[in-house]
Amino acid sequence: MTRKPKQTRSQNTVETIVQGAFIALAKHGAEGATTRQIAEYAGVGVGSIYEYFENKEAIFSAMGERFSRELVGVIQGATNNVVRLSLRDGVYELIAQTADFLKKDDELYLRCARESALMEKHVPFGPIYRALTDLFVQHAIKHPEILRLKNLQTMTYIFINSGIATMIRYLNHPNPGFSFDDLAKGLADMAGHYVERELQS
Amino acid sequence: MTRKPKQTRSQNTVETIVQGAFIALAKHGAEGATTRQIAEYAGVGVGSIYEYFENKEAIFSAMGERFSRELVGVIQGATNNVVRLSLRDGVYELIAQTADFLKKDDELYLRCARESALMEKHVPFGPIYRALTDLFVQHAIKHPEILRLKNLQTMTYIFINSGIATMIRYLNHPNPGFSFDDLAKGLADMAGHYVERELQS
DNA sequence: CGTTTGTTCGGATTCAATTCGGATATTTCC
DNA sequence: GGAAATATCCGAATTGAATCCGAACAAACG
Repeated sequence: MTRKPKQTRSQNTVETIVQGAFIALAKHGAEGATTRQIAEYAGVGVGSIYEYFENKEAIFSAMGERFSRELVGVIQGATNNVVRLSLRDGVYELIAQTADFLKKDDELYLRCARESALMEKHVPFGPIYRALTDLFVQHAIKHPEILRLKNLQTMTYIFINSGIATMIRYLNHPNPGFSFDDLAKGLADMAGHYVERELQS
Repeated sequence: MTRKPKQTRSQNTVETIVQGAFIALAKHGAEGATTRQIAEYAGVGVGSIYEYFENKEAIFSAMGERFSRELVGVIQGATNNVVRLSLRDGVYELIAQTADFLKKDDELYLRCARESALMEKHVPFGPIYRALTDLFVQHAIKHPEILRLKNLQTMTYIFINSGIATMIRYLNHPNPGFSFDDLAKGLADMAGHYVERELQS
């Protein structure tokens, strides 16, 4: 049965296990991320894992939650800057910040994102989506003309999902035909142009 | 060791196993798609699977390849129509065709896509991407003004990847806030508006 | 027919996930 | 302090699904 960590010692163990799982996944892919591997990288006995995690899936969920939480932090941290910019420049800035986040810790997160199936399944998208929606609202307050857009919800969904997915895909399999910066500008233009064109009519 | 099927009997078995895997996945999700389940749905002994597939992953790869091959067929089949339409309407048409394809056979493919991210890992995207790029080129020949776009390569990359990723994501986690058709229209508008706005300047 | 080669099968084997029971550390409370 | 209670840690044993294997069955061929 999983117990709630009461002592700081065990709280530390929990974090250690999650970190070990990130490392195992980044280093050896989904196959290498066996419970024994995770335990080894965490410097912990196999059994200890099951003191705090219902099963292996639960570890991946914890990883996904940590990732989501940190990314939300990045988004919120970028808000004050982004809000002042045009939609286009705001999107560009946001992408740049996110790319930095994915590359930190020797690209730990980026490597894990390569196992897209796992991440897709366990990263809670809700909070990220909400943070971006908030950012969008904050931005709209400073740029009220955007509120005239129809299908705001659908288009927000499309922009957010397109942006994240395209970024991850490019970072995993860089296309030699153009740079990451080109991609970021392209995504920014796509959002910017869409809004400009829609507001014309 | 996997053998090459020599007799029609065994060639049939291979197809039967793949079909059984699709059914098992659609009916019981990733957990239910155990080798014994697959064998049962295929009406075949467990051991037979390993005559033709290196391992379970290989079955999923075969499924992904079949899916990819058929989708490429759909795209190529739609080319003559799509090429005559505006970019916006062409994108919409293409997405509609794809949605129909996913829903055929009592939504077999759609259920598989919904049930797990397993497919995503095994579907070879290269051929699909190439087919779509070809379609784009054919379209541009009929609508040469599109060739005035800068960053054509980057934007093609973004459109295709965004479209595929957003569709997959929606199908995996349908968003109750809007319908699939809304999404299709949104994606079509995004491409259409971008091009219109860019060609203005 | 008998031999040879292709095919099918399901019990035996393997290996990773999970459990368990006891060992070790920490806190509580006298 | 120190003994009892509680929390934590561990790794050998268990379990179950994936994979292997060798016997049985079918087709092809002389």
